[in-house]
Amino acid sequence: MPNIYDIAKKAGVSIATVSRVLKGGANVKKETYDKVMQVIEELHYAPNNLARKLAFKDFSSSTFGVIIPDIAHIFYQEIVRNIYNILRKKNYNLFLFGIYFEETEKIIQYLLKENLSGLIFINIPLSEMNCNLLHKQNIPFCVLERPNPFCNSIYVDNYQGGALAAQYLLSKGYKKIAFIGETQNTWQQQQRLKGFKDFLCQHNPSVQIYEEYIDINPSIDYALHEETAKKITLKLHEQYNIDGFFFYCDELAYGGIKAQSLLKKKIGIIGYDDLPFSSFFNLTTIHQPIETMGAEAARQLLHLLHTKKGSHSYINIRLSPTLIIRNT
Amino acid sequence: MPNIYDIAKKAGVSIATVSRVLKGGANVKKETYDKVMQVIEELHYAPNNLARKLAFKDFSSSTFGVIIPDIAHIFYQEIVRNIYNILRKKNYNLFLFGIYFEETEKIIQYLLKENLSGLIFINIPLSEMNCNLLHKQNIPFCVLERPNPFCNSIYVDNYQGGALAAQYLLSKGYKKIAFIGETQNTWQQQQRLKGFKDFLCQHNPSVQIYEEYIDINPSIDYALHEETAKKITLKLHEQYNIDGFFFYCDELAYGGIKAQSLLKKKIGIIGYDDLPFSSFFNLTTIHQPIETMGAEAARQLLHLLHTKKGSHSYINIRLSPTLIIRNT
DNA sequence: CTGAAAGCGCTTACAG
DNA sequence: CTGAAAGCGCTTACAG
Repeated sequence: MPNIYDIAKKAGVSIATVSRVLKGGANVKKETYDKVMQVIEELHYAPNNLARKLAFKDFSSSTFGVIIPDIAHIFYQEIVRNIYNILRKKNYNLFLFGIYFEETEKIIQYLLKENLSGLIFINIPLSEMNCNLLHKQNIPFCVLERPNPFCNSIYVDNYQGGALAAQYLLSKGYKKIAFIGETQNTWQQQQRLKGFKDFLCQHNPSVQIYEEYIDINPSIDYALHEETAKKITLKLHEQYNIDGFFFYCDELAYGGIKAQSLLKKKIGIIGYDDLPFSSFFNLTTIHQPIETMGAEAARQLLHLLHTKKGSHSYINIRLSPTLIIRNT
Repeated sequence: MPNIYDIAKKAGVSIATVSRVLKGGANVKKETYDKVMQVIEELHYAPNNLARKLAFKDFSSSTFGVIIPDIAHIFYQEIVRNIYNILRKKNYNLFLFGIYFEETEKIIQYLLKENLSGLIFINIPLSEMNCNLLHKQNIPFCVLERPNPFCNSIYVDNYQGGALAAQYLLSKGYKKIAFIGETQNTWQQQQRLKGFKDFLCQHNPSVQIYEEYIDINPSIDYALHEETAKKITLKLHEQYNIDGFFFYCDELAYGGIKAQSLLKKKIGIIGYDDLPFSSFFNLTTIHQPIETMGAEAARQLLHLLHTKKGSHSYINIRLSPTLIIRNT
């Protein structure tokens, strides 16, 4: 790769002149300009942005890193979409990173070298050590979708969401209730289930709660998981006469809807997340205010970016989910 | 923001020593190390990555920009996902950019300053001028989802896809056929419709083709568009006895499926794109090989990145869509 | 174990 | 209109 000296030499001018040409050619004689331009084209020269920024004293990248566990997950995509819309409005960019099975600390070390303006971790448990790593670098960051005592975080109360689901099923008069979740028992799921059970037991101590778990393989087609959810729904309904179903997430609930279409009796189905397609399915579900979450995250980071104060008290914002009643 | 000189001065050492401490502290006396570290913490110092990279002579960003028209579009999200999976395997990162209504040339100018390793444009028409802008900067790039004579491109043949849809509907014996598209008549849609009509006319000259167009507002819930598609399907079926429907994309076809559920007679429904949910819906559709497209795009750019040769002949790769027969 | 100096590739007063 | 020089913030031989 040629640099500005190569161009200057070949064009028989100083690097200052090359720089001027690069800037558009103000205060450069036409002939000189043309000559330099010609050499630039010949050598396929493109100025080095790193050096340029350094000289400009413009160190900002204007891009935020958004780190998600899994890039294929629809709900994460929805959150990212919300964040992106806000970032763009403020003229910031998006660097998207999916962690998968990589070690969080390694990823952080890696991201720290990417010269990003800030980091938004979605549903990623950051240890105190990892947070300190970030605090030390003085980079604005926050965690979404789960509370974290060692940094700013914004999350939607899963316990409350579970309770909301229970309340709905009870209000509709369903007697035999099931929870259908995933075998990888995430923190979110535990919270939702706990809120669900607590509410049920409190308001109807005699209620029986069935639990079933589906093994989710992210590399596999949705259809398969939904098919499994459908079968489990049918089985539970036929074997135990269960009529109220709370699904850990909307994708699974779609399976419930399919089961319903095969049944004569109306069963209660409630999902979680309110995915874009759920309104089309007329699925009753728990909505997470991800627009608010995205907006608040962006607002926080932008604020931190401009104040650059290292604070030792962190804000944990708890948001409330809402019940969206539709046709199930 | 303090720099390395501030630290050196306050710690009473040279910047070389500070640099060594930053690197981990090899060949530094323990006391010196501790002293420097203390100052670093006190001043919340974080080294400047731009300068560091410059000094390292490490100019690569290892991140590719992926530019899409609209970040909310599910099909684009699917393509991005495929590209991402490949990039990560090769240890490259993703910078995601949604153009929306901004001017392409402006965006290119802007992206050029972001020090990216390469650019992948998805379904974005790049003028010769825009391509030259990129070629001049010697940055590897390609266009996906539409052919482009001025740069490398990879696309799936929409004309062929339309023909495939026609063939399917005809093979199933449907007589009265409709195409349901979007009012913004994109290049893709024109191609699909043309392939569709040409095949129909050729193989069954007497066939009548109805066309209906739905006004899509991207800021609005899917459900609304699907609802509209449902109503149109019902209307066409009832008024004109239409029994074979080709939808411009799967989202619209979902509306057709809903219509089917209200009808006694079986109608033919075929979509386009094979979205993740389509297998769950049992939707017959046209699949675009986006895995291949993503892989090929990544392969091309990585190759260009390593050879860095300015070539003047470009490759346009045409991929074939495939018919996925399910239950509609 | 430590520091002075050169260098990474660029920009921008300053002087002419 | 043009060039020599200083500077952006860092790293790394080199010498001691």
